[in-house]
Amino acid sequence: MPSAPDQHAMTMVIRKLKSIAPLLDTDRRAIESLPVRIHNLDARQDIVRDGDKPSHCCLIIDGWACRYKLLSQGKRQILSFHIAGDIPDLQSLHVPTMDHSLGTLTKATVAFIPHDSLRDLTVRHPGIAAIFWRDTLIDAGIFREWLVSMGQRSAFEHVAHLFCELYLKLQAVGLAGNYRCPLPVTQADLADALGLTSVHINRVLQEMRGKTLITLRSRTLVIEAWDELLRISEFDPTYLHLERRAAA
Amino acid sequence: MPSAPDQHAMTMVIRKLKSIAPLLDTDRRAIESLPVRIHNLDARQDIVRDGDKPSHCCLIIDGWACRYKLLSQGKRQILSFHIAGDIPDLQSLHVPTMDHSLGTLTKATVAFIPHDSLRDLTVRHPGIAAIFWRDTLIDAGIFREWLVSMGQRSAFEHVAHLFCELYLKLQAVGLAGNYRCPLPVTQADLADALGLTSVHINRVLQEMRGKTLITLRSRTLVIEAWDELLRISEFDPTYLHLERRAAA
DNA sequence: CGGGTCTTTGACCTGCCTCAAAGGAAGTGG
DNA sequence: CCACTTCCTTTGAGGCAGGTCAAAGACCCG
Repeated sequence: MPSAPDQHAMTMVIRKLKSIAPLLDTDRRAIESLPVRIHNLDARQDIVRDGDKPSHCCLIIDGWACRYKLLSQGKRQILSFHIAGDIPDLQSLHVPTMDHSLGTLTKATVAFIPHDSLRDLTVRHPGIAAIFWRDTLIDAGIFREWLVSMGQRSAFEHVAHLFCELYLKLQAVGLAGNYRCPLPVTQADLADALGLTSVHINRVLQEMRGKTLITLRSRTLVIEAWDELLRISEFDPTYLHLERRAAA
Repeated sequence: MPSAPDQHAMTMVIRKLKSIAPLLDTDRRAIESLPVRIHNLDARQDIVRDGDKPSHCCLIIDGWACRYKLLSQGKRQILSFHIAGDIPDLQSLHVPTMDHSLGTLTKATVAFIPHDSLRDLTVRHPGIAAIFWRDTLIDAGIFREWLVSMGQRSAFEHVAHLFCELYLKLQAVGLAGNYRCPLPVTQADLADALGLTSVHINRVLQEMRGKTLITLRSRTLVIEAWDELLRISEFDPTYLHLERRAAA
């Protein structure tokens, strides 16, 4: 097992964990020495499926993934977006049966880490267990905020809110800055995440461009008016529980 | 501090925990000997508010509570319903700042447990830590399912889905059975939970009564056609991750 | 340069919302 | 135990945000 990619693999997860809580050096080293199996995946491939009982967790090293759930008649709800450093199926450690699927949105590099190693890690390093727990709790906080958006915000506000969230999450791990971030997902993906149709997403995006709030071209989002975007969507970053470092 | 009410207080949380995972006797006893401060609250009272940094967790002993978030113009999104045995702000152990509020829906009895005692408990009893973690993960699973309902289900299906969920959760702790359960919330509360208006909730309920699916009178829900309700809402109980015991 | 995917546009439709008011139920004080 | 009050449910009429269906561009990658 080569060590160069592993090193990079672990760089991102360390950054991610540091973005949500202080991390001891001993804990960092323990994480870096986890055994991982690295895979390269195409876009739109499943990683774990609804109903599976996985024996590994999946760490995203590069590319984007999402959790989603399928209903009859081809309806799909995207539940969360995931980027480098995320472990989207960490919950499978304590809830063995998947109640949703996890798949890539873009080409992606992922690392599989055996449950056994992770369990061992959390037993030996209670601090890591606490950070992992905290991560899943923040995850839940993001679901709650998505519920608020779904239930109470207009399509326009909802899109604006999502863009603020994604920008801050990417910024927190060094993947965004200067009001510019990657957004390598289709309008249909956005629609499935927001509970709208791609037609309507398209019209909302045009309206946002018309108001010089954002531009979205070649898989890159540029936020032209951050404060305005915050105001419109009543965005309050508290729920992301990021370590302070980044401006909001 | 009287021990009779404490006993009852702990009965429900033990039942709740047993409904989601096996519980060791030593762990049960450790939980039963937690120090608690018991309060009686009126309906529609806040327990913890958005932005607070609580030093206690709140265990519901009797009555109903909900998590919610307020937006400008009086909009309210209810994020979850909570019943006896639940500890809705368990996450405050690892995420100190509340990113939502917690309040009663009915008159309620609650027990406050100091964070210190709970942290001590989880350190001494890793099994309890694991169950607590699992509980918060199941919570997140419920948020995900609510997202699916919000994004993809019609108002009718959404209401049906919620009723299935509430019935099973109540049944799991012995508060429901025979397709009959308490539902002491107003139509306005339901509306705020489902992202609809109370007017529309009212019309959906009438339609459900018309189809002899349910009756809802004097704060009691009777499910007249369970299988039909499951089918309509594409309800799959997996996401509740209940210990098998109850029929579905 | 060719084929598939993604975005954009138009016309029409509908599920749910808004506003407003009346009817019922349930708790409270006398 | 009644009368009052307050909250909750129900009903009606009209409106709009976002959906549906279908087709035409634009882009991207091999």
